Amino acid sequence: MGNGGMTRSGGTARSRRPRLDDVAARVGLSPASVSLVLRNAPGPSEATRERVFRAAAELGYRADMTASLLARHRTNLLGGMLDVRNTFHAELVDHLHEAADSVGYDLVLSTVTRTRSEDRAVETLLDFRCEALILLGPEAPTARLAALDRLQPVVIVGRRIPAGSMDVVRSADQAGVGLAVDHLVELGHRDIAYVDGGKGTIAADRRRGYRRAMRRLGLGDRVNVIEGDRTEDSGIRAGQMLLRRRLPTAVITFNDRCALGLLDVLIRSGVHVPGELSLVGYDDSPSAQLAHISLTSVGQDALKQAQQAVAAAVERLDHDRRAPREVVLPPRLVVRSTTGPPPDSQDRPRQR
Amino acid sequence: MGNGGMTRSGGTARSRRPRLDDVAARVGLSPASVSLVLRNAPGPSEATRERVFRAAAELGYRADMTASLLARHRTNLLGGMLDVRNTFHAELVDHLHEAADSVGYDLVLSTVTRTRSEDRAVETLLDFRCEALILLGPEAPTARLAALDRLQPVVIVGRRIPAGSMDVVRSADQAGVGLAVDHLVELGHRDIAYVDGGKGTIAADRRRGYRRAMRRLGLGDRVNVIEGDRTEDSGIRAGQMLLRRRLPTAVITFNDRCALGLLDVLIRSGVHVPGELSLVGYDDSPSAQLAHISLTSVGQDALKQAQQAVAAAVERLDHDRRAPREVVLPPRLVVRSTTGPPPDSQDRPRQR
DNA sequence: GGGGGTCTTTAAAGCGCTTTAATTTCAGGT
DNA sequence: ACCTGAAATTAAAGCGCTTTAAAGACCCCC
Repeated sequence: MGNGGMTRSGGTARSRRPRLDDVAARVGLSPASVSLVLRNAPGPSEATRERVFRAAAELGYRADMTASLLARHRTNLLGGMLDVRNTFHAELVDHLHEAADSVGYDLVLSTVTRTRSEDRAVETLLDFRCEALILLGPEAPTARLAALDRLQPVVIVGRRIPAGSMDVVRSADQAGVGLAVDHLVELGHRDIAYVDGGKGTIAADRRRGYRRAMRRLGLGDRVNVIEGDRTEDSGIRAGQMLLRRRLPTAVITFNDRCALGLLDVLIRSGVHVPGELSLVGYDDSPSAQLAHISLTSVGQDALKQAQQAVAAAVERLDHDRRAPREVVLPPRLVVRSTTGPPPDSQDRPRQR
Repeated sequence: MGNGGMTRSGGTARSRRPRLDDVAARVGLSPASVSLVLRNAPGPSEATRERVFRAAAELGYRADMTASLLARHRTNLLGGMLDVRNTFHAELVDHLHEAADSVGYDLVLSTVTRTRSEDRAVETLLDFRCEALILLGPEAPTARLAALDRLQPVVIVGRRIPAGSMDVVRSADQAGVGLAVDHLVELGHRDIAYVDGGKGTIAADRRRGYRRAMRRLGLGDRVNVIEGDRTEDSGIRAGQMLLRRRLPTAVITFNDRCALGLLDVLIRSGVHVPGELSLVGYDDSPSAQLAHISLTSVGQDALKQAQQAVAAAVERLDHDRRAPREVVLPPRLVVRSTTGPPPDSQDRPRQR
């Protein structure tokens, strides 16, 4: 403890980081051998391995990654672009790390923020010589993404991309909203509104899912899309609007955040959920799962998405797959306490 | 567009990444000159600069960061450790990027997750040869952090660290809760409970802030600390508990998440806020700011914390500062709609 | 027309590691 | 003893960039 002795001018004396040579010198071997041992490459004898590992541990040696990366042809690095404020991305990242780990890749992260564009985030990843990029919900135009894919493998997560131009992993959003509609109709609802998620591919998909499902179930004339975006505020606005006019018996929202905003308005106005109105969110986010909120929601399987994304990248890198592939995962409806039969009214289920 | 011509066995032909030499060859200069130009180093003439920049742009050249980092002594890289699921960290990261940018540093991120320990996250950062580490809310024991600091400058953000062992940027949590208590007492409350945040330095600070403020205001005998943690669930549990027993006139919670859980329980139980009970959160998170929630909360200035953290790192790296420094930022109380005078009762303010 | 200066440009030596071909070592067979 | 081949080790050539000392170009002036 403490830094005994003299310190050089400026800055506390920090011990020079040990290098490969230092380890080699300590065990009396060549740097080459040490390198082989530390990377578990075949060659060195068991006895040698032992000695090297001990010496490395004693010195606290860690390979200088920049040097390794430079010397190695491969970097074994995957680059992940995300929005650090998106909770679903957070979940994905968690699983991405695991998935990458398990196939011997490292994952380096780069986030989009208010002031940091997707381009900038991607540049950073390229700078680190990532071998493949996993982009979570990118908003760049397809052409731009395609151009990037020409440089190196790109996996798009969570967003639909026009047919076969690159690897995509996403959940079937359209079908997901369909599940929600089905569920509500089964409960007897007919007057089902949808709070929209604004522009964007994902929002478009979910909106279409709602419209199609309604039509499929013969409720085409009841379609009711309420303007909104991806925030709680839009749920709040939608709620206030609905209260001013006339409540439907059920509402599906673009995502959980929106649903939570809406739910808040309803509860404060004394509307009983699900007694007077049923509500379905989308994302099955942690807040939806809270015991007291217990929001019925459509869940995307973050774990599987992450695994598939990493698998896609690895296939391109290590298994010569060339044809782009789209993985569409089935969403699942998680029924909790915000959905139930509609209140008695002319909207009760018709006897068939 | 499209990849005309033959492709090599396995994998679409991707053009080799251009190197410094390629740019040099194109302009008929030495790699050395090109390097100087691209880094805005003094030397090359204006005419040369122009030519080099054009050539580089035409080739789409980007320096290979691993090679640069290796060759350069400095990396100009700051490492940031965060928890990608923490929304406050997200905010900080946003500002950290900006702050780092403005002083010519890059920021590389490494996150803690369920399965990825702090140690692992830090290792990644060290691997990239970050010159200084900015750790957001680390939970490692002080000794470990100190050991790390001996290797290279470490800035701790948001957590108190025993006197003068390394750089710390945090907000005055104790004072922050004090502000909340003051505010409530000024409104006339005397029966003020506090929902705790569990173990951890931050939680301890806030708890102590509550206790001290209560004592300072002569309310030592009213101190009421309710067990809890940092989640919405703990707020929910606290709420249910309070409802079963007896409501205080005001509650302060460890953080906004906890407050939100509590608020939800109250509203559902028909308790009017702030009519029957005032509520103060901590963090001034985006959800607290939602129009409809409008939670009174104690805010930490993410921007300033980020700026100070980067400044601290840069001072150590570039300005030879050696003495560790603690920056304690004053929190501010943001009064919104969840606080008001207490309901009429024996708890109304005493006339002094 | 040669001596000094100022600008520009470049050769060459790394940065710390990986990798491959070549060398050394050693056991076993004759 | 000598040869052979397998196993273990190492020398040396990079990876793509930075950096510094030294060379080259150029101008001005006596």
